[in-house]
Amino acid sequence: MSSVKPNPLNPASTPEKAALEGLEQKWNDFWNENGIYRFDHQASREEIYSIDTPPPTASGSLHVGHVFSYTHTDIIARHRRMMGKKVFYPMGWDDNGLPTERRVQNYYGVRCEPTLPYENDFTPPITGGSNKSSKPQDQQPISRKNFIELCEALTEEDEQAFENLWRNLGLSVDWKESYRTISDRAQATSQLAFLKNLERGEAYISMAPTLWDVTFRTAVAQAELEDREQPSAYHQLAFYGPEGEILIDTTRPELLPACVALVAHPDDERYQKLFGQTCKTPLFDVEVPIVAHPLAQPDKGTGIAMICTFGDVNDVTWWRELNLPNRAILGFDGRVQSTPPAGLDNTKAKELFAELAGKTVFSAKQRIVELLQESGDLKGEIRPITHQVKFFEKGDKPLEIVSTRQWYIRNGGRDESIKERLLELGKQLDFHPDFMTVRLADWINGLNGDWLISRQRFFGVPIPVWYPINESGETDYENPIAPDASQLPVDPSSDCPTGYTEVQRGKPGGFEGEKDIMDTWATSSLTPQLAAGWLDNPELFEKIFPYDLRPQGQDIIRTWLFSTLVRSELEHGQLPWKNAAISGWILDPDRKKMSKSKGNVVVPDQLLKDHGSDGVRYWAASARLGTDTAFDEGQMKIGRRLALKLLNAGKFALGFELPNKDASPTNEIDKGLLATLAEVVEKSTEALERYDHTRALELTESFFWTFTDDYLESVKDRAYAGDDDAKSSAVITLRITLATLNRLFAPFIPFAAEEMWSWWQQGSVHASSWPTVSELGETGDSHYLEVLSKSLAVIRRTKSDQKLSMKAEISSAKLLVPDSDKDYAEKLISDLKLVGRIEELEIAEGDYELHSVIFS
RNA sequence: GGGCGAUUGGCGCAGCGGUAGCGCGCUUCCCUGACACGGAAGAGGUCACUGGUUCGAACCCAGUAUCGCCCACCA
Repeated sequence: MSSVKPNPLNPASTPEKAALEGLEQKWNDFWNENGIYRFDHQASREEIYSIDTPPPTASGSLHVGHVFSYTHTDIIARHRRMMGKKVFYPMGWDDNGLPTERRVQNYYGVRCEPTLPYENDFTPPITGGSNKSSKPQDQQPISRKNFIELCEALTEEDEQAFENLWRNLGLSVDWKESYRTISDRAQATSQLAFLKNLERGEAYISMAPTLWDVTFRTAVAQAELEDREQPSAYHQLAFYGPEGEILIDTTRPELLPACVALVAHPDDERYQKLFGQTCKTPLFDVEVPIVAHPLAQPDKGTGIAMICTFGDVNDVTWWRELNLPNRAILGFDGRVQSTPPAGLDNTKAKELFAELAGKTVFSAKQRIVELLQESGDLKGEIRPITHQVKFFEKGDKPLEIVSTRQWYIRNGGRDESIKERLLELGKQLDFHPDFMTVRLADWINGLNGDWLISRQRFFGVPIPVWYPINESGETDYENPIAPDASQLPVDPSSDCPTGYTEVQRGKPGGFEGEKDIMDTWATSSLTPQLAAGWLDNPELFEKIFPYDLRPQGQDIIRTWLFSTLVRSELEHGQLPWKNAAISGWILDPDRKKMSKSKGNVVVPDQLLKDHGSDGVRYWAASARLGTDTAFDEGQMKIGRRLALKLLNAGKFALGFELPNKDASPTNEIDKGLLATLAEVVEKSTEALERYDHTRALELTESFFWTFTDDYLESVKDRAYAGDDDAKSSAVITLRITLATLNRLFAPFIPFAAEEMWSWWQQGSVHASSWPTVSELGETGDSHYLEVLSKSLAVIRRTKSDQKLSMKAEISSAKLLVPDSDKDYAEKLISDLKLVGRIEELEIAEGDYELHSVIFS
């Protein structure tokens, strides 16, 4: 549909009664049937405005926060479209990864057991299980393939529900441009990007201590961590050095067998003599060095700490920088391993270790405390404390650190030149609001390692490599076998590398398939590439990329925004977008952030029903980008009222016949109104262009209320009873104003706007052109409107004070106005008399007041 | 410990150097020919605090407090 300008001369057909009910369904159908939001693939690069829409996690339900932020984006999309841009506004679904797995486990009462064979026609034990975590023992183990099939089925169902909600909200998304992060195409895209990283040396495999979630049994990345307050306790242990006991405080006595050294600050006078010496650990009698490192804090505990492999990230740093041995004791299940690590050589140590083997961290701690008490090496009382402990954001047990082989992508965490480049790109990106830019810079500056992308999970994009196995049966992880791009997507656990046959899997001289999948961010960091066809539509990609806009939440700057930036820089050497619009939080009425974990989430379907989509959109639209906003149904009611008021004002304004077809605004008030409107058009256009949608709405709205309260009232009598010239000027002005307001409101309340448009215009308001100052024609002096408003206010106050109806007749009165407004008032006198129902009106100088009033 | 943001009438917010604004709520009035899911009028604020800059500060600067978020620390 081409862009059309409204014609104020069109005949209007207004309904008996304006109503908001049913508009969502009616206009959604219309938009859908007429492809109003279809992206024009013939568009040239210059014409396109492109949006890298956030793909919602398709597991569970959308909440009001989604409605909030997606509305902000939609307002911009609608405005740009009306500005004549061909808007590329896709929708994606992030449906791979842990949230989906967990939802499937609970929903169907199953869990993935990769060793099991595939079952045809599998029926899950339950359907529609609760969202509360079910226990593993209540879950039926099923094959990986069956599990993935359930993941796919459920996400498809969820996505349909989401799409319905989005349509209902009035998002002007082109649904033909949607993508799923688990689709074959997305997998192939993700794998290709990975292989290119691998080729260029940006992806690498490495054996290293890794933060590990024992529940999910997977490694997790720095970006997925969060701190939680946990109860813990200091235990004071005695080590035995050359000059007697050395006391250390630890919260993790169970890691004593993993102790590899004691450490103190190099400047700490208390321990100077000990540096370079050794001491023996309690119970296990293992000899460990006493070393110095600046990371040790003299004021923590006794100032000297035990280094274990690995109790926390400091241990990892010490272990790496001081070249200490690895004496790791925890397995992937978070339990103490069955065999003691190298270094626990003496018989006593081995016996003790055997007692701990197989225990969880919790019970190992209990046992070792008992043993320490018995031996007298536990000094003083155990002192309970609470402290912050690192958790996987989706996990519920503290993270452990275990040594594993993982895949990484370089992200500047260990590479200054990449870091500098990313910081530079971050500066070039226009953030809205701009202070958000520091969050990205802080995150980049705080990186302490590369991006760990491998996950030991099931529902996700497989890492597309195999490893050769040599003749003696050893796997060569350093020289992975990559598939050809044409083979993608591949699943190395079932597909076979070129040049090998399936029987060679796991055999000497054969190959082994990588079992890990990629982190969900490794795929969603490619949304610009996914949506615009980097893989299979280079012509389109060339036109879309880099995008105009990335809208997103502030909480995922460190993940989604950053990782997209990394992939774009590595692959294309440039920013993936020009602008980033960052939405704030929704706070509940107690000013707490709304989130699923807090259980204070409001489900949007009911809100849309109660307040109408326009009402809910209005609430969202009145919040600025980047600002936390209280959840406020009152605002939604106001939005609904505004939408209805617009319809009624339209119905009224369109109800007047236009006497002369070639009429133009001649009356001073009419021309003054258009002058004010011109200012509104100019300022709100400018506001929308700099992503300040609240300002645009505010300007339009306040003009609209003046328009209805003062202008419409004043014009009534002229339009009803005036002569043809007066009437023509009034009616044509009404129509010009209405056509402009109709479009100014369209991005905010698209349903009411479309409804009103349909009464007198062709096509869709959302495909019409954004109003301009020039189309308003000759305008006058806006001050007339101000004088009119002020004069009406004092006339109304006089009647209100007398507790009279506004219809009350006044036989004579004197209107006092300041000298500067006197000439204006003189010219408005006949209108003031009509609206105020005043027979004799005299203008005199003074502060605004109605004087010498004689009621009829 | 570092950083970012917020602090304006009962509530939600705007204003960011020149006489305190909007909406909700509240009070009073009006069933006026678009709208009673309406309209009119009114009451209500020493703009968190303390200094400073300026002829002049809600607005600029410095500091303090409270709240929120991010990061660091987690022996």
